[in-house]
Amino acid sequence: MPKKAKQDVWGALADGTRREILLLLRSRPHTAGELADQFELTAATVSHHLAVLRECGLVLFERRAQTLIYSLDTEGFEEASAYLKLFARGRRK
Amino acid sequence: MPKKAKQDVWGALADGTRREILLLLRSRPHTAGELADQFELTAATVSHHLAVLRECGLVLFERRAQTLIYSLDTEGFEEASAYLKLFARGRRK
DNA sequence: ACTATATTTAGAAAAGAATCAAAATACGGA
DNA sequence: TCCGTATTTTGATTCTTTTCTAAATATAGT
Repeated sequence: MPKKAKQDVWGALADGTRREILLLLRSRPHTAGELADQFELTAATVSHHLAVLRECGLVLFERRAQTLIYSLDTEGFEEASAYLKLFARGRRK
Repeated sequence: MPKKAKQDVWGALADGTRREILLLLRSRPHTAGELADQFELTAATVSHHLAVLRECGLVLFERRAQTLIYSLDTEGFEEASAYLKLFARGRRK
């Protein structure tokens, strides 16, 4: 099995819940449970969103005992940022 | 009917064909037909993509005889740009 | 009015994504 | 090893998006 590619960065950013998760991670890392608590969604659903964010390099995670700690992976944003810069008014370079 | 809002800027940018259309428009305005010719899609499908881009303020259009001329509307990019800037490394402001 | 060209709209099929409940996995502690 | 907590995976359901063909609209020229 060639490993399903599925959603890219743009697909990941297309969902509002995922964009909110990223905003939350901007202040500090959060556990999966903390993130799930912020939304009116099941933990399973939030976990799915986190998987999408992981797969396209927008978040990193690390296990600490039973909990998984998620944090931003700023590299993943590069592609989208570079694209949008092409359309910025008064852009330099 | 309250007028279907449907796709927002993020949803619009999630599609690769639409992102390519925007890149094409960056060099100069194009007619719908010119744009359709650049893809292996029917004119109807490209027209639909253009409608999505219009609805969220990413492109403008103007009629010239039988043809519709599409061009970039840079304002529509602001929301997405502002969001992504929050995650830029070494961001200023 | 009729025809040709350019484009959009409508309707439907197919693929993709979001969500949930339930089952499965991972870890640490008694 | 068995239990409890944290989280993910699986499978099903539903909603949304992409795409097509066919029909409709707009415009200009004859």
